[in-house]
Amino acid sequence: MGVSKSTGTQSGTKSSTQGVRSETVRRSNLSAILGMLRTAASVTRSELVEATGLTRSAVGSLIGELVEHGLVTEIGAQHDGHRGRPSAMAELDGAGLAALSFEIGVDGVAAAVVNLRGEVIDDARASRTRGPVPVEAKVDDLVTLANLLGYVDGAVGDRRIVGIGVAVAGTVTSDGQTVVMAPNLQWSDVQLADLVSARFGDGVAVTIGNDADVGALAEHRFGAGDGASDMIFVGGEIGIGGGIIVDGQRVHGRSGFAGEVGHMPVNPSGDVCGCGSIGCWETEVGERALLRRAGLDEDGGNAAVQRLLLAAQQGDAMVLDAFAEHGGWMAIGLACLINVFDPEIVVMGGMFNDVWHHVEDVVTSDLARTSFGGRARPGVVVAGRLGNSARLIGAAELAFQPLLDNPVSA
Amino acid sequence: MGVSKSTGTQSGTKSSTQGVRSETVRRSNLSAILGMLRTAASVTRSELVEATGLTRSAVGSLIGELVEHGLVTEIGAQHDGHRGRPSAMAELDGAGLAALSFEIGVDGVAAAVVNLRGEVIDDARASRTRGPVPVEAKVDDLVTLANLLGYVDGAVGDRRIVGIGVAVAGTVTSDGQTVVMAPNLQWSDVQLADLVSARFGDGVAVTIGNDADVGALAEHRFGAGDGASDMIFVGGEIGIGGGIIVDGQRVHGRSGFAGEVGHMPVNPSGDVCGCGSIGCWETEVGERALLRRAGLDEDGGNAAVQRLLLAAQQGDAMVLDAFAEHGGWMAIGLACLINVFDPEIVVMGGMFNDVWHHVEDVVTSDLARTSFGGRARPGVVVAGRLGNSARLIGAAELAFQPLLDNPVSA
DNA sequence: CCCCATTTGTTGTAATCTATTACAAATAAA
DNA sequence: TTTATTTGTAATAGATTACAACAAATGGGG
Repeated sequence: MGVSKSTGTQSGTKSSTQGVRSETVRRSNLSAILGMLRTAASVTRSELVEATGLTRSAVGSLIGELVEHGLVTEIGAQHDGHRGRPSAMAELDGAGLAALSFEIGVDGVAAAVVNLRGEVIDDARASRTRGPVPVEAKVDDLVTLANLLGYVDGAVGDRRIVGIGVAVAGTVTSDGQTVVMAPNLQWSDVQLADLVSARFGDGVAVTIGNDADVGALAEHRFGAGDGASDMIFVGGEIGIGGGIIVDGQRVHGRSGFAGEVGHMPVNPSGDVCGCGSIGCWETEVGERALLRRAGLDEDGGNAAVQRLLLAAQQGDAMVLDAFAEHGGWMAIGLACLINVFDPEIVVMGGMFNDVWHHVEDVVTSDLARTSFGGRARPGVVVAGRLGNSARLIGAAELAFQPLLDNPVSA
Repeated sequence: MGVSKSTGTQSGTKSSTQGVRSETVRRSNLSAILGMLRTAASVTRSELVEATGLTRSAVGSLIGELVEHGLVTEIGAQHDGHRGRPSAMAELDGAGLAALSFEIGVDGVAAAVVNLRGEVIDDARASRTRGPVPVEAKVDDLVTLANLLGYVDGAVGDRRIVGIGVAVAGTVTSDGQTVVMAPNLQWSDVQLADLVSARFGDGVAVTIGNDADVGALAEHRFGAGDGASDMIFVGGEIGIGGGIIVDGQRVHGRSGFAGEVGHMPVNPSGDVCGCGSIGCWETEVGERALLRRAGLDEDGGNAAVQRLLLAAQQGDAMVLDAFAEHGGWMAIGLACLINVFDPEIVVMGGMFNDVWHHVEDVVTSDLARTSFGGRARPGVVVAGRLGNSARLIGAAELAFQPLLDNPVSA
């Protein structure tokens, strides 16, 4: 084949002023292979050779190193009827590893043990009456849940916990250490990573993420977003948040605050929003707006929304009307996002995950009219596949990230 | 120092399934050094060593190769009073190179010869009465302008033309070959790259870009966006377009259509837009809206806008009122973009470049109220620095891109 | 004016990583 | 059973950067 083959395509390296060395090459290739093994159930070596553009020997060496570190196992080849020696299958191992993930919301907290495949091995939830809760109390709750899940000394059962990820309904600095503002919890400038770290020991790294951002991460890697390179996730309950994936990477913004889609101004003659602006999308498509449209108490919370969903399923005309109006406003914000990003897919999570079924028709037909050049063909906006677990799975991904970037660090 | 130093920071390589080889390493490092030399006037070798994290010997070898290919010259060291042997200065050469760039707008066409530093060496413009023009006529205009600039057989004077870039007021596929839709020119699905290529010979690659996208590129690399990693450029005249830079890279979207900020819905009770939707930002902040607010003919074109600017400078109260109202609507769309992206900087180009002076106060004070958490502190939104040349410079960057990614390809 | 510490460029060698080549192993087809 | 094909492995080669030693250039101190 010779050099003329040269793997074509883009360089695979990002333009930057940082130099690259041979260690970087190894790390990058290990990471690429591990990444492929994570999404597919099992991959043959020859598939890896083709996908990476590397040679058989290089792939062999890389897999050997991953096996050595207990991240990958090789299983017998499958004779698939093709000619020639069958290729050995490589599979993600990671049976001895897991991430511990937490979710801090206004209604309570949740915790899960998640494996490298993004599967929830065990989880636990604790509800509290909605409202602001001091940080210390929330962290106490986390510790309680972790104990419930059997977390002892950096491990759960025979799985070593490689890191702790926390999803919070608030803005988080891009270093994943500090909660800058969580309006519904009434937190501001909380060094959450340090507080959690203090309770779980120094051996385990703690990373925080905005709940919509981590939801996006989860749906992108294991859910409805699958292998899309450009994706938008819209989630939330009272407050509406968004997670944006461009070219396979989360968009952070200047300081980690990107994705505040709930505060896109969509209605100049709308209500005053908690943020001080007027007619934010959140005031039109948030939980309170939905309840108001259905003639219920705005503060009814998730329980009221569930009753509404039941009524809709039973064909209650007034409730269906409320959903239709709600869908109209949802479409307006979605048109904005779609026209600006031209995403491959928009995933509706959080409250919208439940509601989607009842608004899909309205939203889709509105978007056909309002998206530029009709780019929002049906199927661009979909409901999330991970439902309530999305945030926990995404938070676990935060914890796994260092391992994924540098699989054989130690 | 030993390995413990290990350059820290991010890997510099993007997560991808593509493998990396030693050629890739060399290319990436050459590209990094060339990139640094492009922005700074001149850089010492020791500065390059520090910035790249590479060793002196590696940097020496890389610069040597760039010098060999005529892209870089080394000039004598500057004794800056520091102790030790003064470091040699490296400077971008590229005296023998240039890009030929074109801009196709509704009002006419423009052409320029641009060097590797993003400096316009020579340019020419041709106006036509506003309106749709067949592609062939526009391409004829381009050839005329190129001749005027002295383009002969892949060169202008003693500069070899490494590529041709074209900015068009329309959506362009992400491969930079086809204009999908240009409403104001009434083009759709035009294989513009091929048409231009046919007139300029096969030796020179032709790349097309959306005018706002290339404007963003130019302001990001050589203008107001400088070294910002997250930037938004808003430009346009009749139609409003946007170019989005995230993490130093243009956001393309699924098929290259991202950045249609002119069609963000901002006013549910607004006018019907040409795109079929209602209350698009464009209907509130486009040229026609401005003229309407000032009580002029909506179709007055750029000439009318210039008269308006003059009247505003002379303190015409009615015109100033019109600008204030216009600024209010500008702020609404900007708040949307800022809340969603949290950019370091927003650059106002095209028509807004001229108008900015008269709306800045209104926009800034509105944004302080409507941007989430007051993140739009003064100075986030600025006027472009490259003015009318931004699109030509950006189009030239499209032409230079292959060279920048792979400096010593041949 | 000379010597020394400091910084930088250069050169030769070592280390790291992937490509190449040759060969063995495993399978289907003839 | 033989042959063609595909895959895995091991040894060697090639490319690139790191490392170490030394030379060159400069300022500071005596």
